[in-house]
Amino acid sequence: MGVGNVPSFPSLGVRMSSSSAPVNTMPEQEWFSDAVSVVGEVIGFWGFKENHGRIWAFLYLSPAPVTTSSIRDTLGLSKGATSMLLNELEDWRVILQSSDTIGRERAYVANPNLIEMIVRVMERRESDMLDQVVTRLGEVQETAASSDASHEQIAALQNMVDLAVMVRQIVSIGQKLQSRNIKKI
Amino acid sequence: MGVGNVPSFPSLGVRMSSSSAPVNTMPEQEWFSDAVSVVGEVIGFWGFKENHGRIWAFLYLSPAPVTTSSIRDTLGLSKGATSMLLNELEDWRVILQSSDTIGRERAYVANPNLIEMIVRVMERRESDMLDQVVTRLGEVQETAASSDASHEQIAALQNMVDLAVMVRQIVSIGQKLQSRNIKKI
DNA sequence: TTTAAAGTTCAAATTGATTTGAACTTTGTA
DNA sequence: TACAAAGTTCAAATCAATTTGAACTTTAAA
Repeated sequence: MGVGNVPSFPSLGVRMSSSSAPVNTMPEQEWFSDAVSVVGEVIGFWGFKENHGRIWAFLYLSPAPVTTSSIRDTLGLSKGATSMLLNELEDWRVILQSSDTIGRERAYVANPNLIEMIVRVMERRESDMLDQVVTRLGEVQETAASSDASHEQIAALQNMVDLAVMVRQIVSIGQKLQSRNIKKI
Repeated sequence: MGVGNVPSFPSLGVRMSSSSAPVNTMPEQEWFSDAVSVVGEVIGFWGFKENHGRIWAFLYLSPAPVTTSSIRDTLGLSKGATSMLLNELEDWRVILQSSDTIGRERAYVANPNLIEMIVRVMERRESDMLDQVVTRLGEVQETAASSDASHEQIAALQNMVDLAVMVRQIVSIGQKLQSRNIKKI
């Protein structure tokens, strides 16, 4: 555990209240805890898990790679949750494994390229779903055409399909812009 | 209830399985039920309630205004849920009250302008949240600056703020495009 | 190899979001 | 006004998403 070459931060497992904390013991760094919370909330709002956001923020604000156990302890997560959350984030390339693992324990860093990261995650998250919608609504439209559906209803179905196609295109425009190299925010 | 001047569809309260339904009683119209399900799923995926999507799809595919009780019966919702869901949708202007209410019962239609609708909902849903993020992370950054935070950490916080600002701008570009008049899909 | 710490898995528990329904308020008609 | 049907509210119930933790597998150092 305390192999100690990795920075250690106060535990954020229990969200600090803004109320009277002991003035001098483990003071400051509340900014850190706050940043982690804020990012967690936004990310949660955006349809990911709050803990995805908390882990990413923790890593993004950390000056050096952070070990799995440090993440677990700092954010107050269980072994199982930590394992799953880290794998998901890595799979999306939102975080990366650092080459300097200690012993057999892994260490992670945040993907520093925010935009690339967001574009890729969007692309992956939405594309499958939108493809599915297009396919399924297409099928529905066919059935409707050979049923008692009115002209207007067929057209309404077509509009839905068009909309899904359009949204998918918008998402993949992000993808294309990314693949050339629009730099930095 | 059955004031009957409003179209009636088979109940979608229980999702039809694709299995052997009686071949001739209340056949067809499965396309209708399917479309409602598909839209419900996407909308749910996008952070709204599945029933928001189901109601919208039902209205969008209906040839005439639909009464509250018809929505309730067709989609198998309770009185309370129907009231809340309809108010939310109307508040977002995703659906509109039809002028031809029957007695004191309301009737609704789907907002036919899909793009305008989506842009506005996005704008409303994201803007408050992004403003909040910008404000709160801004405060965090100040605290951090007067604490032991490193140069890099302050910069990382700045990047997060910049990102939120950028996303907000993207959302409001949609808004601006909308306010001129880009037509139809 | 062995071994022990790290990582994974998944059924059960927890936590969070949505829906229900009964009691309430509002509204249009008589 | 009085009434009845429509609409609202919200605590409790239900349903869904997430997390836990114990049993398991993998891994690398000895």
